[in-house]
Amino acid sequence: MSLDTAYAALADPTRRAILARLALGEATVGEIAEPFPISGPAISRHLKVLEEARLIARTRRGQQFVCSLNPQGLKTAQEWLDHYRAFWSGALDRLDVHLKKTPEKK
Amino acid sequence: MSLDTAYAALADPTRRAILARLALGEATVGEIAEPFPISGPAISRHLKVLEEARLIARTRRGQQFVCSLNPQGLKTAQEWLDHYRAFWSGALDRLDVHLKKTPEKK
DNA sequence: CTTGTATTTAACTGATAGGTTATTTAACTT
DNA sequence: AAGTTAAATAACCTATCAGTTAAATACAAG
Repeated sequence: MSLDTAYAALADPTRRAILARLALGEATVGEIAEPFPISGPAISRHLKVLEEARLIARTRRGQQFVCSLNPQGLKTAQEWLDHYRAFWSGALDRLDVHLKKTPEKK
Repeated sequence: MSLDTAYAALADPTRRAILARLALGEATVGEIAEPFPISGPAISRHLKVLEEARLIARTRRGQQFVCSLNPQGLKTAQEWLDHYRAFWSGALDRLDVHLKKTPEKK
């Protein structure tokens, strides 16, 4: 559940798309795989990466596996960035003020 | 400034440590490199990764390069996760309620 | 203009990531 | 029990990553 694995997991667009799908509700591996042009095993490994990062959870339901978002990992990932939120939001505000103060030079 | 590069940049602990250092204020490449047990070129490439992810900015000052946090990339990285904040904070609340409702079975 | 210093770039190396196809596992169906 | 289906695992390939040392660049100072 380290930040390393969480951010590494988020770095891949396929995995972010999977998370976006799961935000709409849980889904089986097959349902998740359907829209992607890559092989089943590739999806399966993406899911494993997401699971190890604690971003999703997988449970067996009969023959299929059902995946759902795991709030835990998402929270962990965001908290590190949150630590800097004050800094950068403040910095953007200051930048904004500065830009409004500074007359445009055409 | 893609999310891919931003999260990939955040996935490395050395780079997160560099960001933490820069949150305290701008610093030269030499100052940033000092606490790390790795070579100068290795630091230089980490800085390049952070710069390409728009997480920091580098400007030359005489012979040295001064680095500072770039709020832009940090904001971009957090906004994607923010999109899910409602979901996962809600889910954690529900989990919390559930755990409080459910009597412990010893 | 030579020397020193800060930093980047180049070239190389071993490890990891993301993809493939082939095989295995486990549950359902008949 | 035999066959089908859902998904995981194995083995393999290529590209990218994080590190190294050596060389190049660019400014500063004698």
